[in-house]
Amino acid sequence: MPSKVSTPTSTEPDDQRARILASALDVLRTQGASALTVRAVAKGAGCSTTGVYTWFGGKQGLVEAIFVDGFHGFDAALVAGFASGDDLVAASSYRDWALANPTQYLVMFGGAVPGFEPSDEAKAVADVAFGHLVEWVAERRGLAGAEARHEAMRVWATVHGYVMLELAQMAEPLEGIDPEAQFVYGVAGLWPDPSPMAAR
Amino acid sequence: MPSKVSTPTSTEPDDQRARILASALDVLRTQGASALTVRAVAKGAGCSTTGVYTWFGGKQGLVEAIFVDGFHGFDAALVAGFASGDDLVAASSYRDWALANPTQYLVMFGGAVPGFEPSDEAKAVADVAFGHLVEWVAERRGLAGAEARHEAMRVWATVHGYVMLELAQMAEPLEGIDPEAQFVYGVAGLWPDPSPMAAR
DNA sequence: CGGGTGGCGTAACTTTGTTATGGCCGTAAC
DNA sequence: GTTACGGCCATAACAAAGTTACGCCACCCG
Repeated sequence: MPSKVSTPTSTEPDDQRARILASALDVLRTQGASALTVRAVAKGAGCSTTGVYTWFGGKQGLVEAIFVDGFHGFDAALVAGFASGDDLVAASSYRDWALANPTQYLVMFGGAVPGFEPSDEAKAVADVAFGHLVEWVAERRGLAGAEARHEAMRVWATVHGYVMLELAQMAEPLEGIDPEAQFVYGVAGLWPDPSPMAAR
Repeated sequence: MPSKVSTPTSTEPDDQRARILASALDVLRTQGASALTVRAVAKGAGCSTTGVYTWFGGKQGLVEAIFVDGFHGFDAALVAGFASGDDLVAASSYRDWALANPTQYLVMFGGAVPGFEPSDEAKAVADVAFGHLVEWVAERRGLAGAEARHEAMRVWATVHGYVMLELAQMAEPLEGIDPEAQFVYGVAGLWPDPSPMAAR
């Protein structure tokens, strides 16, 4: 009904789907999870609510797309951080991504959308990111097998814990100590050795 | 706007209020955050929806009461764990409480109710629990001041990270390694010394 | 005994997820 | 070239859920 009456012929078949997803991410970023309504997303994408059902099957499917999209970007940020060869830079890449996409991070990890449960397919995307972390920890510390996974889980849980507390605004009781300093302290404790690069 | 969490005059002022809160916790426990509706809570408490508005000012106030109630129970569990004098027991008290009250834990820490933001008063209740953790870490490790808070934050972030990942069902990619074993491994890493009780 | 106040049930309004209906347009079949 | 089909989408309605207006009723005060 608006101006876009022209070119219903889609030279780009994913045009509408991509617009809806972009609109959803925009709503999430600018107005928070509570404003993520099908109507608001559709309005931002220039279509009616039906479009969300055509391309995503409903709000659940839309949230799942947000989840998957988030893990792709998140994983890319992690891999880029790993490439730096510096433990603190890698951990900070994690934190920086989460702080730059806080609501999306909460959708991915915190259950910010009450009814949402990721499908096995979506969880597989998340596992890719964790797999990269395991690989990195294994190479970095010369570990393998169960020990590498244990250690990767420890790194993940610690970094995730700091980030979640910061996003929940629970990192503030420590007056005078900003969250970044807290984070750096905690990450440093993950690798007690001053220079843990002897591996490999 | 009148947002007055009222305490009307009555012979049993907390009767109705307590029933509503108990109903809300029951709904949360048995049906999850997505089923936490004013109507369902009111029905469980044997009153109409208006009761929730009379005693809590709306759903936000009800969630805030859940938040505060949760931190009271959570803090009590922590203090009991600290009293054991064993690091792992203390950490397990944390995890056990969270696993026994998963949805409430997510309301408290994960933003399971989209629009909810705890008031400063509610955050103060949360700070009490963190204060107890700081005291415990300070005494246990012989630390003080900023270092004690840094260390307490590290403990909290690590334990919280493991618990959140387990609640989000993200602790499963490590096939054959159950979440409890992962948790024990991570907590052991918090205290590198075999017996860190020389403090005091 | 009468008036007032406070708690609360009824019912409505509003928002939001979802779906039924129908129309438009491109493609394929003949 | 015409026709049927099917995918995409807007309109509009339905259902669930947060919120509020209204008014009743019980209890207290004078």
